[in-house]
Amino acid sequence: TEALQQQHSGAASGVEPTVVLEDRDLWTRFQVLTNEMIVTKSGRRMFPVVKVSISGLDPSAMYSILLEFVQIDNHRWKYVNGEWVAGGKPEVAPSSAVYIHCDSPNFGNHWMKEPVSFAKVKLTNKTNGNGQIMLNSLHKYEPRLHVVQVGAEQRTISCHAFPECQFIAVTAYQNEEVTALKIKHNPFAKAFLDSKERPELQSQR
Amino acid sequence: TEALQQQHSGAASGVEPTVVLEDRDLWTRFQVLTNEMIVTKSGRRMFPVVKVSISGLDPSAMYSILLEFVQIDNHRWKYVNGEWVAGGKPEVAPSSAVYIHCDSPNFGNHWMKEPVSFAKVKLTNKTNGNGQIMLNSLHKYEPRLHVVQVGAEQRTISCHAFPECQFIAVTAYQNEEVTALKIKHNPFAKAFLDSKERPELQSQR
DNA sequence: GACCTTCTCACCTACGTGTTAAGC
DNA sequence: TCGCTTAACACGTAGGTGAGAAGG
Repeated sequence: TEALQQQHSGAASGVEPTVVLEDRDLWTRFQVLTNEMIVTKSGRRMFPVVKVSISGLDPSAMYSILLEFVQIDNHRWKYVNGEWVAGGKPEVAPSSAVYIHCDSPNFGNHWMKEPVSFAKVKLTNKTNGNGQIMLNSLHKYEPRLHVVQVGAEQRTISCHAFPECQFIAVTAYQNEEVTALKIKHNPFAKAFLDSKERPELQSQR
Repeated sequence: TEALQQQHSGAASGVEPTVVLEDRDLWTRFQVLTNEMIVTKSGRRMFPVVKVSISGLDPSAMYSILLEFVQIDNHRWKYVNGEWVAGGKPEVAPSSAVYIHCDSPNFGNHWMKEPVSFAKVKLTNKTNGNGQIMLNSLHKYEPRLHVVQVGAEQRTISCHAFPECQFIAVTAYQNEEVTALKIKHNPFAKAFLDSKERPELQSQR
């Protein structure tokens, strides 16, 4: 983590690539509620998914794309009376919370031709060391994207933070508004959408 | 196709990587029956899957791995009286029948650390231009693996043919022994295994 | 007791099979 | 008619959801 930052600040030449977050409206709707992401032993996907369109790379140069989860705020968080409040001392951040996109390494051309999706990232609270990202439950995180040029002797790095994508890691949802918004938009949760939205089922209760 | 061969014969230096086919016994059982592979408009996976373990690469050099489908035998084939017989003139082979493994490009280290599977190759008889391999139905094919070094200025290529994996492309299975062997070993066809193997269901007919 | 975590579950999405009947 | 292709189908694999009960 620190090494990434140092290399970034030390990068001398080259134009920074442009990174644009997809589904920004949806992310913002979660952000205003204070977003939560489930962590499980076996790993849980994120919803929404971090997805970015990238431009400004050298089409024929080789890059790897990384997604880092930075533990921000020096607090442990607590959900009391419908609000998230900062608690006591934070737990120490796991050494590495960096996901390497499975298309890495690849040509700039590949990364730019269509948006890069991090749908397969899995968040966990246990060390199962299998490409999964270990986070501390009840701590707040911010995803950051790193573009690393590889192959050539020089490694230029660019970094892009997504404050809209901040979230608190949880083992169970706390804010039911967050749960409802997840159910509404995540196709894999459609089972719960049906029973809550169909009028004929509503009236039977 | 021709370019690949010419570059191969023109390669001057470097040790050839070692390529070993996995599940060779299973492939051979299909080969003795004359193997068939379904082609569909939307693309059909192969079964068995071409899967190879590779060694002898430079761990830090960058390679792409390609699977080519070469139309062999200058015939159109026909299944009559339980036998495949060579027919008349073949149709012209589609220009390119080369599948680039989705992990490409990657380091020699990556390709060697575990067997490389081509489970996601899809065979089709229509041009839908989406990474799918277009083949002529009722023609015979042989898969060939190409290892291409990229990044460096020189591109060394090695080629490895798999005669055990030869097959005839079909739109529907002709030899019912081939069908039975596919059902027996492909987990996705388990629905048909059940009804044919359970004795209590057999006796009811 | 209050808080947090873990596990099992029903219910989805997504898609890979050969079968079968219809089409050409 | 015959040979080959197509599309709909039932039935699997594989795995992503939050709910809810149980555990610590």
